Amino acid sequence: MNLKLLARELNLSISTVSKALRDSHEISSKTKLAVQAKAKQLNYQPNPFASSLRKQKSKTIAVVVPDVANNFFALAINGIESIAQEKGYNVLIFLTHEDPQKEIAITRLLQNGRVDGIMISLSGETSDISHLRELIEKEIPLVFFDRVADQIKSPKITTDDYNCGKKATQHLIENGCKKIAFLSIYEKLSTTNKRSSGYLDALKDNGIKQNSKLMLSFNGDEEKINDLTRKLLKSKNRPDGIFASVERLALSCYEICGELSIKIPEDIKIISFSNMPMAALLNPSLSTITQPAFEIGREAADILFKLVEKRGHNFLLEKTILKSHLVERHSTWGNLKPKTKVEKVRNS
Amino acid sequence: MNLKLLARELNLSISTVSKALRDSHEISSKTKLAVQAKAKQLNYQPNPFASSLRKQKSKTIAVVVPDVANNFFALAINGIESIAQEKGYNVLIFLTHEDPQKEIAITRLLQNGRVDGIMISLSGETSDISHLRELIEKEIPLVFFDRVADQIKSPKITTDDYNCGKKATQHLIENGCKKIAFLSIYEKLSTTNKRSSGYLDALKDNGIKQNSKLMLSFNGDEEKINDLTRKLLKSKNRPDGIFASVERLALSCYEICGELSIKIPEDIKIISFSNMPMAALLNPSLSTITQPAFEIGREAADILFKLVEKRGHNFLLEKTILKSHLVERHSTWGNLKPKTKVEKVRNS
DNA sequence: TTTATTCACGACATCGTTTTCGTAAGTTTT
DNA sequence: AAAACTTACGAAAACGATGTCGTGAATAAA
Repeated sequence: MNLKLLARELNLSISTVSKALRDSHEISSKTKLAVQAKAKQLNYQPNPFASSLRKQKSKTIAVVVPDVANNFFALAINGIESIAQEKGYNVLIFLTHEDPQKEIAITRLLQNGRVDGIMISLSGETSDISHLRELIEKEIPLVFFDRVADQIKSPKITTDDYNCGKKATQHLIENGCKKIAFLSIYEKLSTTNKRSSGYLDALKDNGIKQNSKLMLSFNGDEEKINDLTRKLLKSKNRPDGIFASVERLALSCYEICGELSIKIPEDIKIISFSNMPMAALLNPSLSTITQPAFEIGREAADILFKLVEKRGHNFLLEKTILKSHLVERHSTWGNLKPKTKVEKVRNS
Repeated sequence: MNLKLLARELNLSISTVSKALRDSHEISSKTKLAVQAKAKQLNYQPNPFASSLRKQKSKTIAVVVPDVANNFFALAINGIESIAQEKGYNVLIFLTHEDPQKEIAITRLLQNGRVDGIMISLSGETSDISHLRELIEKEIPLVFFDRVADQIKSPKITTDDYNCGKKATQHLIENGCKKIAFLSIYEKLSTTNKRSSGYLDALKDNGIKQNSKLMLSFNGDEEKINDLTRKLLKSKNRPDGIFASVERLALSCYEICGELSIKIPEDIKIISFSNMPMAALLNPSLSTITQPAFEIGREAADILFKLVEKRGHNFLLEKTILKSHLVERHSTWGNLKPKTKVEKVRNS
């Protein structure tokens, strides 16, 4: 009853007021000004539901991520939100907690038109993707970022995981590692696959034979991961280099190395994908591959809005690949190198 | 046109179908089953806007926070989302980026009924709070968490900042510190005030005179903060203990101490509020006061939903205070103590 | 059997906007 | 001055779901 009230107050019809507020050409500038002044005076706020219902647009997007207590996703959300705020869109957050069932429930729910578009980074356990197909069928704009489903035809924003996997492995090899373990959390993930491909190719390039016992996927809670890490680091066949696909695993290695008095980088070198700013302050500082998380979020949001606003349709289905960079720090220091140089950033 | 279609398909009226889906008592169980079956078959999803418009409820809450790339807020959001998901509510995220103007714009926007309730943690620079008063006047359920506005009558969920400030300071004193600096980012913040009160009272209790030169508020970007930290640590009057009100400042101290070859904890001891899991892995491991961020989020959400669902009104206006805990680690090791003991958790 | 009651359903107004379509004036064209 | 347009506004029909009434029929009470 708000436009109605405004209209009554102004002795105008509802439609006139509505048009005046939307700056329609069929309203004289006099009345426009009068209406807008009154609206401001009475602090009129259009009802978003009525508007959405009528226009079939929600001015809202959904962000579906596994977790928000994770620097990468947090930064990505920052990026997404910054674009959304510019465009006057709202952002709904949904967390899957790495659970495909929740992911399915969420995507089902989002078929009701509550949002104009969806940005998603898949849960670690998702393998069946029919729930995503449903979204495509319903023509709900969908953009993947980081953890994508290659089988689905939708824009995808990722980093150069393959290259980085290769570079990281190469980096370990150059610093003297012969037995390099690749640790991941979820094996099905697009990112894990690409990173491990890079890892394998780097090994091949250097004539190192791959050893399936060194490609490990650690599932479970912190305790479990620590146990598995402990097992690995206690084994006779202990690796001399570790390439962790996610930060959490690198931290576990640090912890267990401390526990077992294994020296980093002398006994074992560690490099990890990570977005935490304090990697440099760890003991020793951790070499990382750092993804441009904020930019990924911005880019993904940008493309989603183009889809939502229907500018072009097909040429947007491409993949966008942003570059991560490798930051060399002490955890991968070559045994023969001088210990003086500090941090070094290489674009991958 | 969806309920309409369903109704046509079933040869029933719209109202009957609507009631059947909502399990109304005035519909026979036969038709209820038929309707529900058909609805499932045709994958009927009620239009949330129509429903919200009619019922004047959005089934959505807003979370307004300064930042999401911050462990504390990220964990709190996790907590909030977990409750919201249980209750079938959606969560809209708004970031103020510590900017009061954005906070005002956001709260204005939220007066339009888009959400049923708001949870907010204030921006660091907010001092005028009339925008919050407006929300109260409009009777929009509002719950504060962590960074609260004491002048506003609304439920507030915080941690025991005063006690923790006292305990942290006491801890530094017990470990031999005589000149303790208190570092904060935003001086106006409720949390900063309470923590500094605790700090001051601990000094008084121990007969240490307060020195205004040791209570510093560092504003600005990373560079600026590092400069200010450098200035502090280079001064003749360098403190021998630092109590950082936020993690970022502790990290800056670590960095500058490394730069200036100041040894932690021998030359200077550091304790900080922090929620990062890797505080234990820093060099040296950082003593922290860790807030139960996830629980704060859950508790805040819980109270907000009680307000939204109008169970009680007044008895909910109380403050809820959750306990943080102090984790002693190497960065505050007393010079005389044996170096063997490991981590120790004290509930404050 | 008649009356009162419950049952199961449908018609319709409503939520607040948007938008199409009319339609009175006023304005320009011949 | 009649015809043809513009201008500036209003009436009304959506959008989709909810909920109040009203109403026939079936059942129960008299």
